[in-house]
Amino acid sequence: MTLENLLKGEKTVSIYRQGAFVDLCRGPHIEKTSQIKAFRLNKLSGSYWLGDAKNEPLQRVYGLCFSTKDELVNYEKMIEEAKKRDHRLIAKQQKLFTWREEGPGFPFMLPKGRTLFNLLVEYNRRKNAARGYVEIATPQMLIEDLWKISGHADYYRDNMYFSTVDERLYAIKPMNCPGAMLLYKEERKSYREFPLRVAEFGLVHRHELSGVLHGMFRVRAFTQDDAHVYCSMEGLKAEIKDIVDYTLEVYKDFGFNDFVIYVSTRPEKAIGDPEVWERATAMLKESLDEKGIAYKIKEGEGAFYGPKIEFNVKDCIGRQWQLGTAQVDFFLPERFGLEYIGADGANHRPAMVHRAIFGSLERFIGILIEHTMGAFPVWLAPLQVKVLPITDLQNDYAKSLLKSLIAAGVRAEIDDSSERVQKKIRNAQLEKTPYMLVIGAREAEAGKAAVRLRTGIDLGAMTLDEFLQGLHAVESARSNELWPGLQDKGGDIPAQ
RNA sequence: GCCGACGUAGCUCAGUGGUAGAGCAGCUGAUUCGUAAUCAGCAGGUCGUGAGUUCAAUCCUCACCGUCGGCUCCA
Repeated sequence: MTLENLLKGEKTVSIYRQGAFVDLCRGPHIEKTSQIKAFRLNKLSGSYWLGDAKNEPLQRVYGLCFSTKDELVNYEKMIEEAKKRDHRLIAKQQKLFTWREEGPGFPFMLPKGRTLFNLLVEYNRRKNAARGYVEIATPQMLIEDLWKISGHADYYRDNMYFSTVDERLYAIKPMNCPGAMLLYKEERKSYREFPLRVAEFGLVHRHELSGVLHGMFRVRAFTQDDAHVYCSMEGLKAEIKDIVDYTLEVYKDFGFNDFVIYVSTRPEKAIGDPEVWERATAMLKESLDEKGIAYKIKEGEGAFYGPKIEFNVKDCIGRQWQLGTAQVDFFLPERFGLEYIGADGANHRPAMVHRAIFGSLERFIGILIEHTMGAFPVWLAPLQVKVLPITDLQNDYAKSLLKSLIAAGVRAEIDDSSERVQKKIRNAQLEKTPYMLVIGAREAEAGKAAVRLRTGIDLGAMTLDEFLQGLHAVESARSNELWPGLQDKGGDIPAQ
């Protein structure tokens, strides 16, 4: 690659100069290096001439610079803060999930992590049902031909897992849609059934490049809170609006109140008629416009089969995470020959929207961990209560209390080791257990429990009923508070 | 996949060309204690895997696997 063919077809070339340094660059550059008051070289990576792996490798050195030293210090503090929230470390401390060499990129869910996962599914199922969704499940692997029809085998072959059984080639599903298409065709559909909202908690496998794996944020197997919504062209916009409402409602339940929304348009590698793309993209924009929701455009970032709305949230330290998407798809219905009978008695092609709100449940769990620093709100805490007898004279009473808690649907454990309460509290605290029920002779005698919150607040002795009332109140409100009337953001745990 | 670093007990880490150690966790015993670590003892590792160099490799070399930080990618 030479400068000559690099510049082929370019009409304008920009050159920047800093003292003796002259750079051919798209820019912009700062005027003079004296404007930089603080800098740090912080990253090193391999790169390629023009970003193409076929070209010669280069070393790239990254630096940060700021106009004041304070800004640099603040930035570095933020990085430190982010490190303390690393979901991989917190998951290890709280025994949520783990990784093994035997399955690189495949999460192993431990009991507490699976509890959290199940709570998300439970939450989602209830919401789906209330919004008129039905739920299906499609097979984990389907014959390769199906993936040729859907286009996935052409576009993502290198990222798919295959298996040959009985001399037939099967692909492990990287997406749920083709299976869903088959189920749509199971029976003839009528316009009277529309909008048809079909959800699936689909476990998909995608062979991601080894270098991109990163905790729960980038895995090779994950569960989508997927859904396919089928409707008429006329009904499409209403469905998109419904999905937007639904999505934002969910994020608020999890304490994400700051959203950034993007509309991603047609990529270079796409199937279908550009005109259809244009219409679908316009429809997405109109839906957001009509709801008065601000959005930005990501040019060429859509999926190969359709444009999408991407929902990003900001966490409590300002980082942005992409969660859900809503994607219009006119192509799969066509490729699979989906039809419905309209009011006119004729066959029509339905419009379809793919949507996911959490996106990947595994990834969402990772984001939740970093957002809350592992101090989950009561309704999501895999362990809500730790019962702590002070001496083993209280063990029997403490165990009966534990039994009552569990019977009342509370996620509770007991620490009846022969350690001192200080140690038991410390351990429960490090696991960020919302409630510690300290049981001494006084409580056992009075049939009560001394309630300590993980924030260090001691609520004093109360009866089981009083405790359950408070717990259930904050739980059912999906509150960030630990106790009714107490201001507690859940994240302000004293440093260990 | 690419660039770079790393891989020692369940976890966090120390250490050496002559086959390894601590703290925590675990187990046993003692202690029975009031809101962030009680004491003692025991047990625990073919030093990621394979090959090479060497009288001798956990240590040096190479390959592979995995992890971490970036790049690229993320239907």
